[in-house]
Amino acid sequence: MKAPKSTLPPDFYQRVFELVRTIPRGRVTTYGHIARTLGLKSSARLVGYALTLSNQMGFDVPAHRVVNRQGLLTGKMHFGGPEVMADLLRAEGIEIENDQVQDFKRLLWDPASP
DNA sequence: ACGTTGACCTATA
DNA sequence: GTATAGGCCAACG
Repeated sequence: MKAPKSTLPPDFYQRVFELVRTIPRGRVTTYGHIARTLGLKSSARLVGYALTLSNQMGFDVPAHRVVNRQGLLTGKMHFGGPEVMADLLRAEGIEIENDQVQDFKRLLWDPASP
């Protein structure tokens, strides 16, 4: 059977964009969940890198809805401003305190479990 | 070509 | 519950 376990699919970036776009407004998810959904159980860093490219390229991807496992806005510095990410999340009704999502576990949204 | 960096995660103590 | 260490893979210098 086929199982050429490619380390990284060529459509990996596009895959991440599509999945992030499915995140509902007012909800957040983590890099690990996205990586697992795409099959990259270990390589959540690649997910972050993909989102970085999306921001640099100006893709319409709500990357501000993606945070790390702790619910911390680790990539706030890549949004062109340290307060941009927090402001975007606040605009969606999410409370941010010290670059950290409040009620993170409650707002957490699983891409494979809507 | 080699070494380092990076929007991370899981496991162990 | 927190703290530390290791792994993971791709892109950049």
